[in-house]
Amino acid sequence: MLSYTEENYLKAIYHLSDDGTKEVLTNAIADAMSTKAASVTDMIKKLSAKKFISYEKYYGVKITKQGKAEALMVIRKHRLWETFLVEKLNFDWDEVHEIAEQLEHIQSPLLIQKLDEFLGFPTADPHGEPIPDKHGKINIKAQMPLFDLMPGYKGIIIAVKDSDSTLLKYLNKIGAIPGKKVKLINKEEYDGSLEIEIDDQRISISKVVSENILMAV
Amino acid sequence: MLSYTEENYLKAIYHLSDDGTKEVLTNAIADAMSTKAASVTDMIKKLSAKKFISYEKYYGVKITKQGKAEALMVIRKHRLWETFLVEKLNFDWDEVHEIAEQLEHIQSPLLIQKLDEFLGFPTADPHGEPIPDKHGKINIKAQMPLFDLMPGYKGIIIAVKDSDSTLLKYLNKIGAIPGKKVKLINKEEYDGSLEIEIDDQRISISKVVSENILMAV
DNA sequence: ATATTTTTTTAGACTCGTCTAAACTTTTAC
DNA sequence: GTAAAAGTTTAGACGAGTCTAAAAAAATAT
Repeated sequence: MLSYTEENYLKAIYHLSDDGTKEVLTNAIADAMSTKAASVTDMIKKLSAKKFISYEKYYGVKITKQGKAEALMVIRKHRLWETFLVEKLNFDWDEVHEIAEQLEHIQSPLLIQKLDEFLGFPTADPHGEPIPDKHGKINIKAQMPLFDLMPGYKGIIIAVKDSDSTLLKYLNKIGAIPGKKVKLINKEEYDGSLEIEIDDQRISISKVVSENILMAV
Repeated sequence: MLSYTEENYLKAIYHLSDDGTKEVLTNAIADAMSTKAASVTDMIKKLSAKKFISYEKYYGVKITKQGKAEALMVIRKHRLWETFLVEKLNFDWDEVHEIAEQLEHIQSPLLIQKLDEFLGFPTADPHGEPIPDKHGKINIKAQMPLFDLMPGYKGIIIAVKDSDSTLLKYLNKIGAIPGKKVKLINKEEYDGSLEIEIDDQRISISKVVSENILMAV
């Protein structure tokens, strides 16, 4: 049984490690957790003793299979609760994160099973992030053109289809680079152009451009 | 802002004090919280310094207006979540308490407001306990004849209308005494007799008897 | 290739909530 | 009305998670 804090560390390490493939450095964890490196070192020792991560002094940590499974369950709960808040309680997309941060720590496998069922077994949360299934299976590579997103939904840019440098330069100028979050505000019926939000700024892009931006969903 | 533990103490003190009317002794709190008297004394000092209770050494504690308001908010959250679990997630009556004990500590006034709305502003939880409204107003004296309960619902016996000793003797024999929890299993259409559950035993009572048992709802 | 900077770890301390053991106060019994 | 019992508080300690300051290791620069 993990504590609230241990779960948060594990989740942060999972996110920072690209699905557990890369090692994560102490300071990166400290930044993510808004804490100090010394505190991270202490927790690393604890999680390492419990076999949720493997740790070599001065060279960062790697999440174990067991640790990954725990992290994915927390992420599953977080995303199911976010879906509940938006779909059932009519929260706005941007209001749910803090509440889900609390709800994700509720301990009851039956509750999550019933919540999943109540929501109709969703595969993605309102942010477009995939929801791990009950076995911890997650569809990491899911992607779709920005053009196919529904108005009001958000995603993360993971790639650009056409590598024409004029397109890439343009995308760079408007800030539409991989890793960036984009929210689709509106789709213009006439020419298929999109109004999107990046870095809190609203801009308009053409249909052709939006078909070349691949989003994580 | 109260900690998880402080909220639990305050809730226990509220319940033990009969809506804040009586003082509560240290050992009673220790029993309710499954902890030791010494730990209770420590927490009492903390809550007293924060003005949630008033405290005189060796003579127990009394909850203040402020403490009562906090306790009622926790109770409100607990009962709304229990209602959600039973009504929306199809939990059984007896499975929800532990989960609601966790959910009641989620901090977000907006969440509770939206949950209340989603549930249709219920006034009682599935156990029949009244749900305090958003201002902390609670209908403590609400009562109804056992006969008017809905099948599947539970309540606490608070009084008996007719004081005919033969009725009281009968009620005593079957265990239907004030303070006892009763669950209505089924209502017989033909003669209005009820099948009820008391102390895990199912018994049948007549319509006349059930109209004389007043339940807290 | 050594000196400086950056990163990480250790050491010691603090808060929160808990405990045991001992001291103290109140109640009960005779 | 005093002695024993019961209940309560104090004192000191511990584990979890955090911190600051200092030491140690690794990376970087010249």
